[in-house]
Amino acid sequence: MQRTNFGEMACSIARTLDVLGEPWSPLILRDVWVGFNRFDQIQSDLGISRKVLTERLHHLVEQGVLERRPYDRRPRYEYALTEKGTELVEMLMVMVAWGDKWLAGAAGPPVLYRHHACGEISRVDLRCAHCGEPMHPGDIDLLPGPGAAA
Amino acid sequence: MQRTNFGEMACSIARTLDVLGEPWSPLILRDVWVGFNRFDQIQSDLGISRKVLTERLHHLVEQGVLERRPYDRRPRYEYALTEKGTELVEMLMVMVAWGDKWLAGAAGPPVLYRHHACGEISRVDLRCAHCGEPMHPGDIDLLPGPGAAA
DNA sequence: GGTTAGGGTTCCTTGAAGGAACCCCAAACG
DNA sequence: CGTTTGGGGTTCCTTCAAGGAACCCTAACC
Repeated sequence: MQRTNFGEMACSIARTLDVLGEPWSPLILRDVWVGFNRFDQIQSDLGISRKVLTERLHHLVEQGVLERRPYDRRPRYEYALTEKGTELVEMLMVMVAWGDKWLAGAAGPPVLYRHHACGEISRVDLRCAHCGEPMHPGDIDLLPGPGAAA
Repeated sequence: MQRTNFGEMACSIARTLDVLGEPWSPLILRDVWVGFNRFDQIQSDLGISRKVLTERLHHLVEQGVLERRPYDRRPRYEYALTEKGTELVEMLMVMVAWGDKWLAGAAGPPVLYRHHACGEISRVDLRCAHCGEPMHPGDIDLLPGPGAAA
């Protein structure tokens, strides 16, 4: 879709969108995360066109987010999250928290998260990796970093 | 772009993507967040086509993520984040953390976050909203919620 | 040796993205 | 008082990706 080259921008958001910048890719990632690893499973779960699914999977594999591996001596393949992909799932967890709050409506959230550590139904919250205190959009200053635009 | 109706899926990721499901919307959100509030500022900062920017802004306003308000007696308008939009910025902060780690390369991150509470350069980390312990993709079980598919 | 199933390709149509040009309105200028 | 300027868009055209249906290939299995 995008002819604009997001990956070249000096912006980690834009670069991430170059990996994952249309609606299907995050949903594919979610499917693989929850255990839909095979082409036909993902295709029928999402209702995505086979052509577009092929393209997206190739792209995600090229980007190192997914790994394609055989699971049979027949030519059968399944997709799995790499470490890079697994960490990207954190973004999905935040999307879920936001969607649950603002878009789920009266029906309530479609999926619940039970946290292993405490056993409770919960959701993610953003904290500072350094001091552990809450870290939300109003709690920070932005400074130019070493990779800022020339 | 998408003719598929993501907003109708019983999935908070898909619903969020219906609000924000192409590469420009998150970048527009970022621009407004960092203080580019006017049409021409955003357009020249991002290099987005004026037509597409108009469409995206309308959509984000309709979805309640941005607010359009006059700032002059002349017909001049600026865009601001609503509360709904500000909370969506949390997703961008997680995207930045991931992009900084996996895509910034040798040049380093383009932007740094200084946390008000501790004064340190830092990044977001995901914690359980209930118990405060780390909450990453492997730390949870998924259960069907009240809004699960019929 | 026909069938089945996974994992794709091919082809066509529709519709969004990109880009350039144009437009409208209200001050401010001379 | 006619003209310029600048913000905030629209219009039109071209190109390219998404959606969808049909088809293909390979390796078991019966």
